[in-house]
Amino acid sequence: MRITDAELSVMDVIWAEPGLGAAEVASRIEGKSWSDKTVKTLLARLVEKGALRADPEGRRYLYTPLIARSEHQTSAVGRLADKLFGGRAAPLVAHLADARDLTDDDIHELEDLVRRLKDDRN
Amino acid sequence: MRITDAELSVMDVIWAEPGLGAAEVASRIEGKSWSDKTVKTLLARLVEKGALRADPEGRRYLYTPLIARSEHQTSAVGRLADKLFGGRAAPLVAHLADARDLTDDDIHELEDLVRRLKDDRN
DNA sequence: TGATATCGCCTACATACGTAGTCGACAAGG
DNA sequence: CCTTGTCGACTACGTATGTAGGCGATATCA
Repeated sequence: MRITDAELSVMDVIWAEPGLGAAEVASRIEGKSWSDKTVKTLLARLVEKGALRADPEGRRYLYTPLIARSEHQTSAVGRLADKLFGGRAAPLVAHLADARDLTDDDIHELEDLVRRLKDDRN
Repeated sequence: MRITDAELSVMDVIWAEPGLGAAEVASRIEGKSWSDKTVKTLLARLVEKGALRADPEGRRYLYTPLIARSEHQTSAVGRLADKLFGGRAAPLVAHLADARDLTDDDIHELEDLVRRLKDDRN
C-alpha cells in the first residue's frame, strides 16, 4: 500500500491531529491551494487504501490514521534503501550527507544513534 | 525530473554498462519479464526526460547515461528526507535502522562514515 | 532475390494520480 | 417553512506510468 505525495499532505494533517473532519483537514493543509473537493477525494482514497478510518459523527466523518506516521516512514525508507542501495544502510547515509548539508547537531545525533545501535547489538 | 521504478530498472542496466543498444538492455534486465517493446518505451521516455543520450550506431541507438547513478541516489534520498523527515538526517537514519536490520558491518561503516563527516567539518 | 529477423517509430490502453465539478440530502437560521 | 450553506457520493478529466502491439525499413540468411 503506497501513499502518494498528495495523500501524504493529508496524512500529515491527520497524524498531527487525529479525528478531524474533512473540512478541518482541508483548512489545515499547508502550502497547497486545494479545493476542499480535492481533499475529500484524497481522504476517500486513503480510506480505500486502508490508511485512514472514517468514523461517522452526525452528518460527517471523522478521520483517524490506521497506520502510524513512524510506520510509514520506516517502510518508505526501507523501500528506498532496497530500490537504490541494495538494501545497504551506509551508502544511503553517505548520499544523504551529500544531499543535505548536515549541521553539527545532525552529526551529533548520528553519532549518538550509531552508538546506541552498537550498544543495542550487544 | 523523476525516474520511475520501471525506468530505474533500465537505468540500472545502463549505469552498469553504458553504451548498450536496446536489445542488449532488454536482455540484461533482471527480475522482470518485459517484452523488448516495453524496454524500448522506457528507453524513449528516459531520453525524453534527459536521463539518457541515444547515439546512432548503424541502424540502432546506443544509450548512455546523462545523469550519474550517484547523482540520482543523492537527489532521491534528499527528496525523501524532505518529504518525510523535514530534511533532518538523524530521524531518517533511525527509521532506516528499524526498516532493515543492520549488520555489524553496516554499523561499522556507519561509524566510519560519521567519523569522517565529523573530521571533514573541522 | 525472397523470406525472416531486427530496428526504430508511433500507437494503444489500463490503472494511478492530481485536481476538481455536480448533485441530492440534510442542517441551520431567519 | 423556505433559503442557504455543508456534507458525502459520484463523476470527470488530463497527465503519468506500466506494459505492450503494429508498421514500415533494413539487414541477413538461405
